[in-house]
Amino acid sequence: MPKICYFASRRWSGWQRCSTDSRATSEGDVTVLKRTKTCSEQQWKAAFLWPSGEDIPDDAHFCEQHFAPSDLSRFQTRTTLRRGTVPLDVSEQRDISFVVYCDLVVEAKAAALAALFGSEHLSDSKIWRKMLRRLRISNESIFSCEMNRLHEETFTFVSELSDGPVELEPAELEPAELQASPLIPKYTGRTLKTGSISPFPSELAEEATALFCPHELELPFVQGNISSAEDAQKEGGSSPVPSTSFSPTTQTPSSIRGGDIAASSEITPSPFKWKRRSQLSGDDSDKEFKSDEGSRSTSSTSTPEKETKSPEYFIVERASLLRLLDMCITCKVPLKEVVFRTVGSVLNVDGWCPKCGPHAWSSSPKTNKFYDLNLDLSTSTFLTGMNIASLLRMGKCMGLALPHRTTFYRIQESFVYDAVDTAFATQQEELIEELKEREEIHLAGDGRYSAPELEAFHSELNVYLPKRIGVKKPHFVVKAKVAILDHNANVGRGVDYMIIRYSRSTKRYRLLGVKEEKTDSWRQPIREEVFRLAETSNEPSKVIARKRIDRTLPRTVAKVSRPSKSVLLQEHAMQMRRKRESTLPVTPEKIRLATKSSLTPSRGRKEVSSRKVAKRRRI
DNA sequence: CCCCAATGCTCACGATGAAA
DNA sequence: TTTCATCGTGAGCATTGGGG
Repeated sequence: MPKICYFASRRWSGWQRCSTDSRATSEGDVTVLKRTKTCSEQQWKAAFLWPSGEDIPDDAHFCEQHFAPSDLSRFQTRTTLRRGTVPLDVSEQRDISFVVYCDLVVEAKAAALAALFGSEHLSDSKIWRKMLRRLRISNESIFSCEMNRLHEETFTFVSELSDGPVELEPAELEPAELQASPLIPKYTGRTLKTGSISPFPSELAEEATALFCPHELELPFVQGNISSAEDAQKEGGSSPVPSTSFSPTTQTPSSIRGGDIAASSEITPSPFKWKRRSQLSGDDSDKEFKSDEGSRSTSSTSTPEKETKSPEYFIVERASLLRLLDMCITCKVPLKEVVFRTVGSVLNVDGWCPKCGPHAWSSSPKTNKFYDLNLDLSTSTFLTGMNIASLLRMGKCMGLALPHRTTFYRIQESFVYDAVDTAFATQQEELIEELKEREEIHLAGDGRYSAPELEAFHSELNVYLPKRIGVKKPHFVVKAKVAILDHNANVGRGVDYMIIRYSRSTKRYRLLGVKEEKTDSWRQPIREEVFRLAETSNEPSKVIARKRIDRTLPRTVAKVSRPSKSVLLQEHAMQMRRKRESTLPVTPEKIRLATKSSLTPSRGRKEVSSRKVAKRRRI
């Protein structure tokens, strides 16, 4: 049973050092770092209302930055989510980060709840009482279970808070909360140590299980990969299969396309198996870097798979390609009636061979009605966090044929999201299994453990989920999952080589370690899964993924009914006509006055005008 | 020839930051 | 506060191609 250290504080730069100093109060198996501020209620509420499989509500307004109430009202009207508007609760163990709100283990939640209950400075908080009440109503079973583990004094305290005199206006509570009967659970806790934080019983902790991710319920059952993964687990025991057991680079979509899925799954029993870099390196981890500065180490970064990997696609100039396609591929006879057609990124050539007859050639084969090129492009852009609009701009600039952006989104929604979900679920299961075997777990429930790894994770999020981009809720979750997959697959990399850097703060030269190159292995199984899903798909992509979303603006935003476009066009035309007439000099008197004013302008007006021009030029 | 699905294309909407 | 540029997304229609 691992010892759990729970970091109950929000962002504070000293927490990393505080893990061992006097700020940490140890109570049995649980170590709690006292919070310094009382502004984490919203995050806690978010973390505990949603971990049990409930979907994130549309009006989610919990955020990292603790927005003011005026901001919250703005968030409630949003239909798309951005970074910071939903809690990405990250629990960390210095080298592991994963989403907590869907996969928090029970013992971790127990520790967090105990820490919450013991927050003395929240006793007078109105919001805290409201939160406790809502938490109790929404998660009665968890609430009662945790209550019974509390010290009697704390038990009474929490009971009064959540049940006692509710100092809330009825308008602040949901109807269900108003109807909830004031229930003070019977104290059945055993004798516990004094103090506000109570350790949870070890016999209960042994039954700790991971909560289900809400998205697992929606996951399509992947027969081939899941079953083969389970078989691999049975055969190999509890030890996870190293990622080197599958060969993502050798199994190309073409091999899957060959139809021998069963055979390919035998070769790669668990395509979603992953392993952190530090564990992959094994005994070689001691050889962190070469002593020669500037000389890049090839032992750690260059792998056999990298050497044998050859590109699958090439960019060919139009004229060079057309010269090749003028003749029949088999008999080398010039074709007749050659027609070149481009469909998105694919070039199709139809013609007539005097010897062979009808001739057809395509630059990309198909996987069950989908062009492989489109599938690969859509998958790769999503898994690398690439902006589709930027890619299309690049294609337009250099004349590169690319599929329409709608095609990108449709393929991503139809197949890539499901593949990412599967890979994410597999990785989370392995992570939790690994956590259970550890002696000590450090949890930072709301992602406030200010470790360098967390900063790295936020950096990953910025790649896959820029704050400027707003996406719908399910898309937000999938993008975050990609960031987590990437982070977990690359965290714990060793130092490849050292470079010399000058520090302005210390005014000294120092050595700076450059980490090993990031691995791409986690993307390949997802890519293969996309092709597999496309091959087994029987429904049109629109039916699979597209969900009708109510686009009517809420009354809080649009307080008037929407006029027709023709009405707005009439108003616009009338407004323009009025503007034109007002600026038109119609009488000679007006022309004379205008000429006079232009000849003798006031000094002030001239200066203002020139300043404006100068400002525009500067910009 | 008809049907179905993928794809292309257009329009519209929601949302943001930055600038006016 | 409004406007503009930009991005992501949804819906609808037209086109194209394959299969029955």
